[in-house]
Amino acid sequence: MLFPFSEAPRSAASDDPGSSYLTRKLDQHFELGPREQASLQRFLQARVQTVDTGVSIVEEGDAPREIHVILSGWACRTRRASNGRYQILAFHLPGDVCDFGAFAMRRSDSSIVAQTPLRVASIGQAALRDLSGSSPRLAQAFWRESAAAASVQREWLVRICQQNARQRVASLFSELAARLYVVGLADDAGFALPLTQADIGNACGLTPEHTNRTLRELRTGGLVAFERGRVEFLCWDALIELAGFRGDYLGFRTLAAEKPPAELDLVAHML
Amino acid sequence: MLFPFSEAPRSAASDDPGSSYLTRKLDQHFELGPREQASLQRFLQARVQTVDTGVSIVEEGDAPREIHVILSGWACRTRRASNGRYQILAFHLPGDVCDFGAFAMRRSDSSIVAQTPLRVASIGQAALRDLSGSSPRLAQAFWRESAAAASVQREWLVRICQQNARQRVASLFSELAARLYVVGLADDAGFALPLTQADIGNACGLTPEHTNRTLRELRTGGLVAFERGRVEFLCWDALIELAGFRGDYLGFRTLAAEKPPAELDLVAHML
DNA sequence: CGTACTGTTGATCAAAGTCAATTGAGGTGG
DNA sequence: CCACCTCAATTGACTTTGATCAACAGTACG
Repeated sequence: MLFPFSEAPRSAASDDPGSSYLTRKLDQHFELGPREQASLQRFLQARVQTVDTGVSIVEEGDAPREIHVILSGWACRTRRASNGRYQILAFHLPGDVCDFGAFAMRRSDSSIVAQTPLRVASIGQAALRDLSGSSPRLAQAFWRESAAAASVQREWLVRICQQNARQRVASLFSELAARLYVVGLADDAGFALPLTQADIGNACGLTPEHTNRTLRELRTGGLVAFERGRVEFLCWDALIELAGFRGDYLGFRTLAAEKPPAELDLVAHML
Repeated sequence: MLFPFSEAPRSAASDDPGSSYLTRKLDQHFELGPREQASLQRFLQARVQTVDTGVSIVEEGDAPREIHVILSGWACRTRRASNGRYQILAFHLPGDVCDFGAFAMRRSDSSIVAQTPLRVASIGQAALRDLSGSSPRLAQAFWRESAAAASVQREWLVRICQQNARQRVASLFSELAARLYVVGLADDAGFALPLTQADIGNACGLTPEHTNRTLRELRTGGLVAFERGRVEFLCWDALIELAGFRGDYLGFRTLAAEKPPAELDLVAHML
């Protein structure tokens, strides 16, 4: 079956060794049975590799050979612009499925570069076909991830076209917080952000210098602090107020839930 | 079969009454046999509707009910930003498949609004499943369209982050020219562009006033003229030079062809 | 004919970019 | 352990692009 999307109740998060981040995200939407969990395990563990910081797992222009799931670490998607500079197009966080539709294109339109030491699972075309054949649920889940990523991509355009520097950084931080929160890598205090100020600026369409000043404004303004590779929330309410952040475009269930779980303090503010 | 992508030789363009634009695009990549052509016909003709200018075929926040193929006319995808303004995220041209992955999401993250009188084919979830079941080739083709749209979406970000006003407009015009050219709606002289200056500006992250001045610069500079709803190329070479335009991100075969057909003068310059 | 867009122009302003230096922190080799 | 190197962060001075504000003109249409 190809297009059988429907809702399913939410299961408690499991903690599989190799795919816990992904499982946590998928639990947002899909009750994965033990067979599917095992199936997912198997497919992810088949081809796991470690990648050093700065190394590409996909190179712009290459023919797509496989898709990837980030098991741990950060990666970012970049494209070389006509002026020779690189543009950061997206961040791929633990649990993210990168490039689900890659096999549909002759060539990759962008690179994926490890931003930290990375553990990635690679899934070839044949394996992906097997996976979707053996578990339509997983295919659905992957597809949903892909659709959510497209929605995030669009939000990045809105961010750059409609917001000023402070708002851009604030909304990027909010987005990352929400996405990391879902996989347990952010809490109400903050999260680790393995990027330079220049990277943050690039993703927001700002120069490094201006990013620096913007970050200072946010810090002295008592909103967020980015220091030593960590984002610390100083006043979450003020942050999402400035960012105009609503998490709905991320497609998470909890962010649009009827009855948000009590412990999700951070998330509750995103509604 | 879900993921069986492969290359196929190119067929001559056919001129089916209802789906000629789409067929023309798909011919870029897939040799569609008569059975598939007929199948496509059938699915597209099942639910065709006419939509007036300004009317939405998809509303942000709605649950996705169907995906759409633009049979004729222009539409644009918009999202409401936190500041209350609308942002144009994409243009949907004749032959475009809108929102292939829509069923994967609970809610639409953006609206699709008719920019001209529109003829659209609607395909529900069940019909889409049938279509992909009866013709994997068509599913592949739709998927490729979807992946190409994602690539275009990324290019819009690069455009805004890396280019100045003149370059943005120039590269948008180049992109639209290439996409319209493939479906026969642009030639070496120009193409119809049913947008206001404000729309063009919005898509490029510019104010209407500045867009006006930018268009004048492009016109007096002898690059392109946008007048009375038409874009006229004054100097194509200078235009794509300024835009830094390379059509490869569009994923068209002819734009990356080894031996570009002789008659594709305009396209040849895009390499 | 008004009414309402759309396009056009001018004057002014501010946000962000650019250029140039300096500081700081982490890592390496002597 | 320290000198040294490199890269990231920081700060300042200055410039520029594009936004903003304010009219006004052309055009379309009921």
